[in-house]
Amino acid sequence: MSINAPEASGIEPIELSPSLPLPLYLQLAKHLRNQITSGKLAEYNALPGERELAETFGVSRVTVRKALSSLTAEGLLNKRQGSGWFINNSPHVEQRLSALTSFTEDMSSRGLQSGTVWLGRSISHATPEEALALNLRPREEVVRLNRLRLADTTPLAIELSVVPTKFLPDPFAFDGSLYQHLRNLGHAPHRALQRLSAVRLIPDLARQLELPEGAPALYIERRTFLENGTPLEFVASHYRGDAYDFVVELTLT
Amino acid sequence: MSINAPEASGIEPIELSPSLPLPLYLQLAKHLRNQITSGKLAEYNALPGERELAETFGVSRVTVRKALSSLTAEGLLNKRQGSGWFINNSPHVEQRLSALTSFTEDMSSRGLQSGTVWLGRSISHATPEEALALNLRPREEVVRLNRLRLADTTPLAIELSVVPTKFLPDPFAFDGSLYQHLRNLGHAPHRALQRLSAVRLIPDLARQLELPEGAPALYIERRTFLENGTPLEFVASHYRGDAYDFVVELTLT
DNA sequence: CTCTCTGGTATTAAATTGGTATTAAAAATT
DNA sequence: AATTTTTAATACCAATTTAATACCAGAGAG
Repeated sequence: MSINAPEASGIEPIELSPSLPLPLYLQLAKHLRNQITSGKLAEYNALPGERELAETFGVSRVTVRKALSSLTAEGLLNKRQGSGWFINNSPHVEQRLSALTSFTEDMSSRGLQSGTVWLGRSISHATPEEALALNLRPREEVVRLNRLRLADTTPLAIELSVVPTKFLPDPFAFDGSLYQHLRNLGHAPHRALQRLSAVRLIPDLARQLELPEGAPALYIERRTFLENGTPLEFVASHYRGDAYDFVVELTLT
Repeated sequence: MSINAPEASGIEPIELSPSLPLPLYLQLAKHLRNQITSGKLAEYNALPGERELAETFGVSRVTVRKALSSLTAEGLLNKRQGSGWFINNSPHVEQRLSALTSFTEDMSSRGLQSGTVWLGRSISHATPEEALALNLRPREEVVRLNRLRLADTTPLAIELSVVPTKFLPDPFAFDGSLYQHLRNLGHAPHRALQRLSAVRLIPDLARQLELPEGAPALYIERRTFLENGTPLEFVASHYRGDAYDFVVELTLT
């Protein structure tokens, strides 16, 4: 099931004149080339149908096809029978979001030695909150992974990952990167929504992070999804306040 | 209350027209996308069943499924057989990520009244730190804008923006959105790099935010750039930790 | 277990898409 | 002037998309 968009034209009509020295199909090709390369049609990357184009420009379908064919030869367009004409080289700026990386991958990219101390790994039933976040049936089984994260030797974060057992059957079956392990099992993380806020550390966590009670911390909740949109992992992390996170934002052009 | 109980619809019905150039399932997808991203259908909630949706919009179930499938591909929804369709995204995801928005624009898109209390606007020489962040010559002139940000009537953040006078000659020449004003002057912000961390509020800021001393806050440093990469603005903000969630979307490349 | 919710899928018909053959008028070539 | 090529129209063919109906399968309540 493909999604193409026979969107409401968006093509600017002009008057083509048969009396000009330039043949109609070339006049039309020129006009369409302008519209395409100027990016006015970039929104919908599909063109209106040949019949509709013929109508709006007051020429026959063959003329339209000839114009479109010459643009195809230039590499601007491609077509599919039964489907339509599509713009090839949309100068469409790819919207780059932050990359989804695991802690392990993240630290090594910053040249830090990542250390992990296991605080617990177990299988149990999902709490109502987890079931909601992971879209599970009530009391469905999940793996809980509780880890203390180190940068070199400094405690950096406490992380509690929750993954349904249907994606991660055995919490002891891996030792390094959770994401790498999930990828190996055919459940590659594809996208995540992350929510950050600032909190005061409760005594228990403060002790584990070797910080004074009530110290500020970055609280990060993350839901990770498979490519088909199914929730794969729910993570709640407390980072020490002087750790930081980068975010890039871009405007659309 | 069962987690899977479909919420009392809450879907606003519209009339879908087969005569429009856009196929029915895309018309429906568009409408549902609006409802979700505008926050009228909140994160974690279930959608009405496919049959019910088909009924309310007067189309077949297959059409509904096609619309829902395309939204799933966008990452907005996920489903579970025998259970239903669930909403992944929180409403402001779209705002925060795909667009570089100012506080003013951000708040109004969420239906909140954004208030601003001016704490100071002045022209002075850049500090060494600012000169570094903005890539200025030492002692080049900058505008300093210090604002208290309100959501409705609650203090939400303290913001200190620094902009070189070559981009913003007069700190008093605008009153609403700084970004809108800069765009009008031909200096459209195009990209931003943010750094977030958690801090304890110093007494001065705590008082202004009407919070107890030492309360946790999100400290956000932002550098905004023009399209050609020139630094345009440096902002240091303190958001109250209990009132503001930052949402970030991450994807694999 | 059964009954009734939920989503999943196969089959079908109609509409829409591009593809092609035929034809004729106009323009360029000989 | 005769011939060929280019241009442009009409009519019909084939692939695809759209959207409906009918039936299958998992989940949950009793």
